[in-house]
Amino acid sequence: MTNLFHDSADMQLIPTLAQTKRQIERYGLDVDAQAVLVAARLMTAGAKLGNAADIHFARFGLSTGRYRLLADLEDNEGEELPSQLAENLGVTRATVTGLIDILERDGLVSRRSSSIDGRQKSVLLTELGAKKLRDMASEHFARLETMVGSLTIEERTLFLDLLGRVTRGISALTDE
Amino acid sequence: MTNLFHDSADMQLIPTLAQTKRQIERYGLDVDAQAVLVAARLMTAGAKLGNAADIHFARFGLSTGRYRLLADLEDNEGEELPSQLAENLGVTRATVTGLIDILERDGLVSRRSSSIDGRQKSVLLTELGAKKLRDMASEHFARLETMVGSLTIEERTLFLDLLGRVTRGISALTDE
DNA sequence: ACTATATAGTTAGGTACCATACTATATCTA
DNA sequence: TAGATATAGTATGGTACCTAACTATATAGT
Repeated sequence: MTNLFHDSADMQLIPTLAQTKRQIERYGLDVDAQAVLVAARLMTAGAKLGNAADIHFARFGLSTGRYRLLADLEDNEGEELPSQLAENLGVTRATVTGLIDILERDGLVSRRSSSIDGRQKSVLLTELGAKKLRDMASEHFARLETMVGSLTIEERTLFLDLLGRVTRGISALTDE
Repeated sequence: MTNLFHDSADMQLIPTLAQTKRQIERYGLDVDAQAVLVAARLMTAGAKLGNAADIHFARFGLSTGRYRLLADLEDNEGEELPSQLAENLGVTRATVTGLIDILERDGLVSRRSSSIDGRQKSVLLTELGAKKLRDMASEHFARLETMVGSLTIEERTLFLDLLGRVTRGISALTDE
């Protein structure tokens, strides 16, 4: 069964403002319901977007993580160390190992041991990998632009500012 | 190893504007780099928030999905059908089954077969489950509010509007 | 009433990512 | 230069969620 609900226009309504207000009032807390909604809906939106992105990238035989790795490689002259990739992508080295395993199996990247430092194994973008990026670029970016199409140029800048500030606040969840 | 990078203030900078511009120019595409950034950073932010939320909920022996299920149950007089829960949470029934399995094992919910429709098995919030929600409410909401604290009241409303519009556009990734 | 179809929930198997722990190599310290 | 420590990459095992297929029950068509 496919979860068609994800694609519906009502997705943004999870959770609802009324629901959030009831929850806050139930315990008599002094909290701004809009603030809670921002947190909750950003979580929902992020999850749904992550999901949709994986469906999108699956068209090209990739996942979100594998695409991002290829793109970062392309942005660094086609060669990087796994540890650099991990830092650039904001994931762990262990995750990068897994991504490379599949990309190498599919012939999109290759590994090469360093002659300078025996611990290092740099990752190279193959011609096939570069071709994959070239072939998908047009459709990929067109879809992203369509997705954000309902925002004006000014609203996009504004959204990035607000998103950045909320993002910096995420540590409030994990602190202490 | 813990991926401390996730907690850093630079998290929002993945990917960078310069990176995105290079990528678009490489293929000579006519796309707004800000639009691409909105998509890419929302994905990053959502993933990181989801991660942080799981760390947050783990303090209380819950995951994000299990908390949302309990909260939805509480908002529906403590009793719901798995299919209703799936719709309310925006996940599949299969996922709900898995969430209930663990919540039932931990004594926070229980299952009860319907006498009206033999296929249905409603889910009930137990007293222990209700207590869990009561006990965590204060800290939970306080953290959420702190997270969004850098946005003014007006900005929160604005952000929700913009986020909602981008969210509705997500189908552009999966269409056709 | 009997067959076909739809629905509720579960099971099975897959992907993505994480944290932890391990191996091999390099570097610092004394 | 020997031993301690740090670093690079990988293996292992776990969570969350998904899709697809399955079982049991209910409903509709003839």
